[in-house]
Parts: sequence; C-alpha cells; structure tokens
Amino acid sequence: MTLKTKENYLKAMYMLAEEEGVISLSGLGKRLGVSKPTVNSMVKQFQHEGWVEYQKYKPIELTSQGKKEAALVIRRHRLVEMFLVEKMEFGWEEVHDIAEEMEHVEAEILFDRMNDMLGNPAFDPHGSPIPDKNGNVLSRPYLSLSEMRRGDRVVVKALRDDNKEFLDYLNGRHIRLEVEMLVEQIETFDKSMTISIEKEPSLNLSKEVCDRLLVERL
Amino acid sequence: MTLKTKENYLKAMYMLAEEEGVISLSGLGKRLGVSKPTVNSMVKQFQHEGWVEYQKYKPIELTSQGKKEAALVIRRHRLVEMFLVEKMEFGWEEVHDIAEEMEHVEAEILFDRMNDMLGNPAFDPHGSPIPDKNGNVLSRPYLSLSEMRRGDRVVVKALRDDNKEFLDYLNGRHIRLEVEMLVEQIETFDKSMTISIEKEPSLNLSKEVCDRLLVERL
DNA sequence: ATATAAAGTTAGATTAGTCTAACAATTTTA
DNA sequence: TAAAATTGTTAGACTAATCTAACTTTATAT
Repeated sequence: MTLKTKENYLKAMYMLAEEEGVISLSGLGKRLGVSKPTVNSMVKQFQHEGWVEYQKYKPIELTSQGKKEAALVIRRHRLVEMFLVEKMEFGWEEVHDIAEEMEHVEAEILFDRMNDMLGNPAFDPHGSPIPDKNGNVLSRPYLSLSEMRRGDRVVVKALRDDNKEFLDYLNGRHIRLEVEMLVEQIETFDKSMTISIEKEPSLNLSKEVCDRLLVERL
Repeated sequence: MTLKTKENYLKAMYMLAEEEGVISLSGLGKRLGVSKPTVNSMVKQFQHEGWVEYQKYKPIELTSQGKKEAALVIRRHRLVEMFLVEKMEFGWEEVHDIAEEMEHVEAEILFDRMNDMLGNPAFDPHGSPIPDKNGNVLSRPYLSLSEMRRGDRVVVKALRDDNKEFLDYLNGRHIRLEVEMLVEQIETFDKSMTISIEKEPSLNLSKEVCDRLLVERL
C-alpha cells in the first residue's frame, strides 16, 4: 500500500470516529470519494497491517497504533496550516487545500522545523488542537454557539469546519477566533441567533453557522 | 498517468538532455530507477501526450511543451530549496531531498508566495538558475574549476551536483558560493589542484571535486 | 412484523506503473 | 569487419487501488 493511501484512509477514519462516533464503510467511502467495495477491501488490508479492528457487518475501530499514526498525519496538516498563516501570510480560508497536499510530504525534518519556528503551537488557525509528536491530542471542552442562551457572552475559540465557503462567510462578517459576542436574540422557529460584536452592527446567524462556531462562555 | 509520474519523468529527461546532451532509454531508466521496458512503454505514452518526439531505436527528444513542463517542475524544486535555505535556516546540503518531495505539491499559490517572499530569485542555493513562470531558463556561462590554469583567480558560482556527500565535503572545507580561490598548483598525474582561499590554509582538491565546481574567472 | 431502505459483501474487471525473460538492433572494440 | 557489449523491444505477468453488477445482511419505518 502506498503511504499516501494509508495516510488518507487513517486520517478519514480518525475524523469520522471523532465526528460521528463510529466508522462505517459507507461513511468512509463518502469521505474519501471511493465506492463501498473499495473501502471494504482496503479495510481488510488495514486490519492485516494492525491499524484497525474489524469484523464483518460491524463498525470499524482504529487500534491504538492506527490512532497514533492518524494523529501524526493530522499533526502535519495542522502544523502546515499554522505555518502558512503565521509565516507566509495566507488567510485561514486558503490553507486547508495546501495542507491537504503537504501533509503527505515525507520529510520529518521539515515539519519539525515548522514546529520550532512556530514555538510548538497547540492549535491551528481554525482553533483545532495540534497533536504532539507522540500523537496525543488535547481534548477541547468547547460548546457550540447554538447551545448558548439569550444574554450569554462568549468568545469564539474554534470552528467545526474549515470549508472555504464558511470561512469566507465569517471573514465577510469579521468573525475571527477570540472575538467576543453577546447573544441578543434566538428565533424559536429557525433557531437563528442575533448576536453582537463590540463596535460592529448586530448580525443574524443561521443555525448552520451557530452549530459550526465553537465558543467558551465568559 | 499520475501527475507525479509525469513530473518525475519529464524532469529526468530534461536533466539528462542538459547533462548528457541526449536522452537514452537506459539513461532514463537508471536515473529513475526503473527497468528499460518500463521506460520504453512510458516514453510511448509521453509521445502520445505530445511531450516527447520518439522513433524506435532513436534518442528521445522533448517537445517544446515537454521542455516547458519539465522546467516548471525544476522551478518548483529550486524555489523550494531557496525557501528552505533563506527562510527556514536549512543548510544547502539538506534541501535537495525535501525539495524532491515538495516539487510535486499541487498548489501553485504556495510556490508563487515563496517566489514573492524570496523576491523572485534567479538562482537556487547551489547556484543553479531558477526557470521563470514560463519555463524559460538563463543559461550559465560558467566554467569548471578543472579547466582553469595555474595562477587563475576565480569565484565559485555554482555546483554541478547537489549530492549531500559532496556538499558535506565542501562545508568541511569552507567552500561556499562566491568564495574566491587562487589556483596554486595542478598535479599533472592525477589533475588534482592545490588552491587557496583568503585567510585559510591551502587545500588539495581532486579532479572529481574540481569538475563539480563551476567558477567565473576574475 | 414485514416491506423498504441502507449498509455491507462478493465476484470479476480495469488502469497505472512496474517487473523478468527472451530477443533484436546498434554501437564499440579487438 | 566480426565478436562482444550495450541498448532497445516485445511479450507476458504482477500489484495497488479502483470500479460495476449482483447479492446479502442489518436497520428503519409504516
């Protein structure tokens, strides 16, 4: 199996486990853009390599080895994103696709140097934690903005999504990490929120947007 | 055909044409570490794509399209090398292998940004010219140190090789680009040279080393 | 509880890039 | 110039990663 294939499958499995709680064949297929039979045969190979635990018709589980290797791919991805934003003046909406390519570069020393130049950063430009060199990750106790109530004051800490369209939307409304917001109103019928940011006009954010904003209560 | 394969073959062909004047099937095979039948079948595909001109038993020739695409791969390689040395404090002996990986990253914008941060550099850390965005390259009128005569004063301008062992050897003797040398002696029997660098003890350089040092007469 | 939908599986085919073995053409050298 | 060496070609096989078609198992929904 090629390294890139291995890395892409492991990363997808790791993220599915995080996001959906479970790794299904079809979820993995959709995520990777491949058919179910393809995933099925690949998963058997991953099991053979000791990266997943798998039984017919049961959900897939990453072994600790698999988790670690996946976390190291994610480490490279997030370090690259941070490097691009901090050292090369890219916007947070530009870096995902570049990092997607660079995470597969076989040059440990390059990522170590990025890490050093960035001072061993704990989070990427979207607020996601950067796993350490052993594949250990800080868990984030953040809540989604949609769980807040009227009158809550919060700080934006991370995003659930680093999709370019979403980031462009946030840029257009001056929503960045560490921005402070006040929840002014919540519409009961569509769950949209009216929020205000210091020195800016109030904004209405749809449920979809609120779900994707991870915040800390002040 | 995958992009990486295409890029590796084109680059190898381009460099062979430069170094040997001709692109042979076996030369290409050796360079790429693949068998002759493999090269043979790939070259047919390259011809079909319009990147090479080829007839049975004749040497391979790159079309202008092929040359341009090859030069753009080399551009990325050399830009990366320059970026690593100038912006990330790598040594000139460390960057080849990393650049070999990074040249295949599909992110035009990344290389453009490197180019901007470096001020559109004309040469890489080993003195090789960086092709421009159209694939045009400056030709270098440098001579090899081994062509010099006793008493000549020269400046080191580039290297014929960026092999790590060679660069480590040069590092150990404080030979860098722009260093000035005086040819003190040439041994007739093995063509080795005794040269001196300002404020350093005299050095004896073998023919192999002299061949690889490209200089300009003062 | 059964029909329908969704998820998973199997079989068999395909493509890219590679190989070895055997042979043919060309070039070099004695 | 003939033998030897090198270079190039053909045929046929292999592996990784993918697909579609057909089928089975499990989950969901009236």
